Amino acid sequence: MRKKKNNELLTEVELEFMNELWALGEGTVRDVLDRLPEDRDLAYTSAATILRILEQKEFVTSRKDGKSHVFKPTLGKDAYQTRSLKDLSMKLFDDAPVSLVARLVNDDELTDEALGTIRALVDRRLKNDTG
Amino acid sequence: MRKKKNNELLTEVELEFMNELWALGEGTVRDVLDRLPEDRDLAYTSAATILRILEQKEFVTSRKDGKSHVFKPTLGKDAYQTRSLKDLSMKLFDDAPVSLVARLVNDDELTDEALGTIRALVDRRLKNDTG
DNA sequence: GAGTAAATACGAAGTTTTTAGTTTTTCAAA
DNA sequence: TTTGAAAAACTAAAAACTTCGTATTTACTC
Repeated sequence: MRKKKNNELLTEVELEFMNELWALGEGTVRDVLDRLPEDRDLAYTSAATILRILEQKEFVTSRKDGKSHVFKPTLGKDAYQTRSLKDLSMKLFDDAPVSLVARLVNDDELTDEALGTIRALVDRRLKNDTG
Repeated sequence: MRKKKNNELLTEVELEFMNELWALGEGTVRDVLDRLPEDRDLAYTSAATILRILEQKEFVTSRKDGKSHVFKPTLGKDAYQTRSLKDLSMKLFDDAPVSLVARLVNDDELTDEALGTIRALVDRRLKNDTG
């Protein structure tokens, strides 16, 4: 074995599925499949495979419910968001989250309203820490 | 052909190499290889292959200099950072960059100093827009 | 020009990811 | 109790990624 691979992060398709499970709370293969866009033609068996892999990677657990399995995330979306941001920050922003935000704030497409919201978030957090 | 694949984003190893090229400005296979960590055992030919792929994907161009090729990014690191954030925001934050920042700001590991820096950035940008 | 050391081009092997077909199991209805 | 439909389990193959070996080319030296 060459190196232990990165099982902390989701692949593209895995993330696609987790997003549906996070929205659903929990669901069967069919439930997830039904939520995918119309033009996303994926065989039932493919969806089942992806959920099985997610279970192997321990991103979901499953329980038997009648005929089918019900899959449920073991990790909250917020926790995974934090994990992803940490990873991106490390790999592309020299491990400095601030420069990540800086890049975002400099993005021309960001509206003033969005900027205002961000400032409010920061202010609230700063107040809570010092007050 | 099943689907057009994503050539906008770098794979893990590709990003590893681009980071070195961004730091160097430009460089040969050997230059990049020399910058990788001690414990990163990679054959010269592997490095050459990765740079060749990066050239195919048009993330770098190369020019001949004496015996060797010198590779140079065609895309700035800042531009790629923006692109990555857009992608992450879309896939994991319901296309709402604000919620990405919110997640970051809520991260306990972020220092007050970092938060202050972020607020300053936002303020500056807001001032420039309205004034 | 021949020798040679370094670099490149090409491509193939090994893995992981993505997709889906086939077989088996399950459960309920006839 | 048999049967039929849906799901699960198993299997596998195509695509993408990572890695590197072999053969060739290049530029320099004698």
